[in-house]
Amino acid sequence: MVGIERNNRPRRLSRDFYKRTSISVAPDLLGCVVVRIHRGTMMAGKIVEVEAYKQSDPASHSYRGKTKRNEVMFREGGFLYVYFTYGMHYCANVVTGRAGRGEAVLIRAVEPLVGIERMVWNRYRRRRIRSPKELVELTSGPARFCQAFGIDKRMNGASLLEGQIYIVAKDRGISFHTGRSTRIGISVGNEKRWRWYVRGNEWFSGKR
DNA sequence: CGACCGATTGACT
DNA sequence: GTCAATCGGTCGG
Repeated sequence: MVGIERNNRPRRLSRDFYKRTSISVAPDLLGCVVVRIHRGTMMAGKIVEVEAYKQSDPASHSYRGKTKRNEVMFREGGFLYVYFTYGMHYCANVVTGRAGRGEAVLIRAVEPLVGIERMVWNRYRRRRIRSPKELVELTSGPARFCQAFGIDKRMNGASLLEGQIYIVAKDRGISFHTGRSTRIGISVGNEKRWRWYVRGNEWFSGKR
């Protein structure tokens, strides 16, 4: 139903797709499907909320140049940049642009599609959710998405063109309305409207 | 070295 | 709405 099972060969997004600027790639990622193979189980989710970051942007980890932590962000597009924050959370970015640019797109929320039982276990260590709220909170938020999809620091630097995490193009013919706003949770660069989301989607809950 | 803080979340008033 | 949790990265001395 998602278009990933139907094709024998899933269409991973290409290097050329990722090598564009973060501000071009970010809105194009809406509606695309993140696929993760986690300990033999496939999970998939539709991307419904993203934010763009770039080196000239004071809110970006790449702002002060390349370091051990953000090295992946300076690679050519098509890698996963995972960082640890607030002493307990991971967040995942899609690296974009040409090598040395320091650009990336933060995945802020996905709509769960495949492997929901595994996501529930990863997030809550339970077999079942206890409320509709828990289903929405499963993957709505950058750290929630990472926890549900089993993404931690070991996934930092993973290639999206091969291996156990990748992104599949959206089905042609599917349409949806998108919105745009300022980014969430930053104290500088607040004026930039580099956040995009799928309007009306449950897993993008308005503010978040 | 010590101090501060964060691209967040969940619990609680 | 407020606020603590929790720790690696970063920066100043």
